Amino acid sequence: MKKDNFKRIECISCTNSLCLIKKNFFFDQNITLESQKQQSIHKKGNYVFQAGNPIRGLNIIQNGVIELFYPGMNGKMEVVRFAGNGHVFGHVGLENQIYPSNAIAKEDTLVCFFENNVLFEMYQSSPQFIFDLLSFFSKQHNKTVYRLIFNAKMNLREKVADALVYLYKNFGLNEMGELKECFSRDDIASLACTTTEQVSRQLSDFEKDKIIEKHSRRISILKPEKLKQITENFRINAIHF
Amino acid sequence: MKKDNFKRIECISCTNSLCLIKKNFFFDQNITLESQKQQSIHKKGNYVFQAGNPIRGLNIIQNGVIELFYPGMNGKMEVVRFAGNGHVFGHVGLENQIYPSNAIAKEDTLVCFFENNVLFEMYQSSPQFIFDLLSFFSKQHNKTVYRLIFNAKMNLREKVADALVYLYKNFGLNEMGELKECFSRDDIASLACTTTEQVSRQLSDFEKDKIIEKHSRRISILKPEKLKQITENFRINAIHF
DNA sequence: CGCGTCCTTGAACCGCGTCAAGCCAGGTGG
DNA sequence: CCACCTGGCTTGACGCGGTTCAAGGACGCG
Repeated sequence: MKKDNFKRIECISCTNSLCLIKKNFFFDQNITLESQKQQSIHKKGNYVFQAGNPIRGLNIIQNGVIELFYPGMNGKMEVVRFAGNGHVFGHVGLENQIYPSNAIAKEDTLVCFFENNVLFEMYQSSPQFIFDLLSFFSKQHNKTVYRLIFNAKMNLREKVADALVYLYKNFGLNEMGELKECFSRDDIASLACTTTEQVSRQLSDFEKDKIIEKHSRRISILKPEKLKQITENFRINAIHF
Repeated sequence: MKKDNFKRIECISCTNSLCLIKKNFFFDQNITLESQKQQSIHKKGNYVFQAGNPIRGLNIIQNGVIELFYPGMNGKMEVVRFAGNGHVFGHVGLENQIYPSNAIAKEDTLVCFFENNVLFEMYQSSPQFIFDLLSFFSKQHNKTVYRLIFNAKMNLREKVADALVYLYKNFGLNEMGELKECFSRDDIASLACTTTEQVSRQLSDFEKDKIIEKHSRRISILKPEKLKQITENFRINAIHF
């Protein structure tokens, strides 16, 4: 929960295209709302919130990566999803509910936050905003369901390919054509519902097939279309993802 | 899509406690809304809608069981969930979207239906209604995620036990202490992400352990607490379900 | 340079999916 | 009323894929 000094980013000058707040509220006319927005840096490895605590409000990622995972048994983590720029997280309803998952920063992440009482006013003033939230969560739902259902039916090669496509599609590549370095083999294993060892093996296979290249822990995606092709059977009827 | 003759049930005389419509709208003052409600019987085995078609509106089950499943490859069905009395289904957002899943009646089922344009008016007149929808879908989301994540980590015994608990909790037992007959071994297999054969084997095991009893295709749950105990490790941190 | 963390590779075991065959119950028709 | 038939359920045997265990390697950091 450590917070750092940082330069506050006002919504009006934020370039985040996915943000539902930015989309629904005009901040040049809305100084009050800006003043009610909380913003903080969550350092890599720190919790933003933990499962079981009451929901305080709505988080939006200004910049960074948040891992959402369900507390499993024997200390093992179960990644539900990774959230990137503009993504909403940590808000699942309006009753007095508690967080179903943990949220942890995978890298230093700037998070905007609105408390429940502020949110309530926002709902009143913009029904479209609620619609968008509803829509966001239902899409998220479908994505998660697809991922997990497919995982249950895919073999190792397909699962790992799928996890790589997920990371590549949602978080892109850096200027070297590599996945974000914050994703470890363990993260991929968790996404693919398998073990670190298998991921490691499969990545070596993919490297032999010239589909990817490994530079220590970083992974270059050489042929993204090949990866997609591997999981193609599972996408024929898949509408989302 | 066959429809039968049946006795229409007005909301005002409906005893369905879970229904979000009933909860948010007072039908004694709202004859218009009642007249805009469509109602139809969907015979066992018929589709209510199919994945890929545009979403026409919101369905609510008055009485019966609907299976929601995602179209998998090679004709295999992947059950997402079963929906029972008062449950909402078939509405995932407000943009022009298409159904992500198929919906099929597991038994003769009475379904209420509101078209999109009617819904829009309902949203306007009752923000609480949207809140409830949002809340419903986010709970559904959490349930599904838990089920699928746990499935990925559970062994056969645990998975089948979990599926039985799911059916028992959501649809109860008849006067003989049996699960609803409309659920086949295949359904259980699908819920548990395994095969019919394995389900069959495991049910025999449970019968040896006096946890259940099989009467041809019907299943008596003798010791529900034992079933829960089997999956206990996975519930320690599980908030929902 | 040494330590810790993450990654890699190999080998052995075993749980589960698959295939094949038989069973049982309910429905149909002679 | 019995014989047959069909679809769902059951059981056994087998083999593969993936998890697990163990050991060694690479990289980064103090």
